[in-house]
Amino acid sequence: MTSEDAGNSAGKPPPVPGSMTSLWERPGYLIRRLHQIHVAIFLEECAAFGITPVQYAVMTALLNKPDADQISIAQEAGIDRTNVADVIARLEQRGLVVRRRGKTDRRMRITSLTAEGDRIAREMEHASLRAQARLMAPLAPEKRARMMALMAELVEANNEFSRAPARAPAPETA
Amino acid sequence: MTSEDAGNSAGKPPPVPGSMTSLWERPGYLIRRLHQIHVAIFLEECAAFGITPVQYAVMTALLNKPDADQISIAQEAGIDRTNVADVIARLEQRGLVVRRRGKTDRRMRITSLTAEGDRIAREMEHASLRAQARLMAPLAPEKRARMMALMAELVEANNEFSRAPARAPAPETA
DNA sequence: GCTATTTAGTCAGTATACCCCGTTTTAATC
DNA sequence: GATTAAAACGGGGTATACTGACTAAATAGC
Repeated sequence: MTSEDAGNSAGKPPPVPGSMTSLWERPGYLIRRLHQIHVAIFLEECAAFGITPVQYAVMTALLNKPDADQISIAQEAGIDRTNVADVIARLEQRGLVVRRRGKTDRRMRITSLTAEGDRIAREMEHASLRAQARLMAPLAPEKRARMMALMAELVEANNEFSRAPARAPAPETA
Repeated sequence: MTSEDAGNSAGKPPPVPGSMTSLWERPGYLIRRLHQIHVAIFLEECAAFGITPVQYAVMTALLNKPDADQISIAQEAGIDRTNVADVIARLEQRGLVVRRRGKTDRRMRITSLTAEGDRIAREMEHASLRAQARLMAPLAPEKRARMMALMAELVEANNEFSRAPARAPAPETA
């Protein structure tokens, strides 16, 4: 790194006095990084299946609620409506789900897992749990619990923002 | 929702016994949702500027470290090196940054904010802070602090995963 | 000085994630 | 029953994020 390249350009004032110039003090930055890290770990643990986190979320949603339309899947998995169509199209291309028109409501595209998709969704559970465990491993157990509680609280409170308002986590009876 | 459309398909076994079928118990899911929510809030608060969170991260990095090459920016902002090139190209197209070849190392693309980019980066600080505040508002102050600490700990510990290992948060001397 | 490796950057390709706008179909209203 | 509103979906467009393969320039080893 030479001085000419690293030199300050055109005498601009120094950064910004005492403000939040460090990205590490911004929650949004930390969340973005956590997301990157989680995706990387998940893809590594689930490399054998070639399934992404979002694809897995959709498949899990279909395990819980078979024969769902795309809007229901979007709500169940917390995914944007347009995005879910893309994800399902890719899953369909791989033969993991099938789509058909709703019989009574022909606007709907009813989606269900194929036998292969069902098998893979169930087999992936261990890998998924490993990924989650690796992600949280650096935290001591009670910190892990606090982190989960804080994230859930924040997601629930801000649920209506973002286009994928994921149905509320079921009235605490589960 | 008629019974024929919502019926279980081909007598598959029920969901999965007692396992982690609820997405709300998966850290990865909560992180993904938090990320969606943060982006939505940020874009709303900063709509007047038409700048995305990542673009703002790059501009902030350039405020802190003018005339940086793309790899340095990527590390500073925690962004992938291929992605940073795209982001900078878009910023350049809007006249907010300029790129030139490094004089001593002609592989480098030295980037710096234009006067306009510098102005916008500084003006956006308030909007950025509002976005961060809104995101964390649902949490009581001490919970907010705990959340930040936990996220920072997790990001730092898992830093080497993901392709954007963001330089360590500076040895606590700042 | 010359090869071997490393480094900075690019390009093509894939996958999320979202927007706006239009089409088809259903439901509501008069 | 015809018009209108609403719902489910599709297409086009943009932005992030990453993989893998590649070029070009700089450095290390000999």
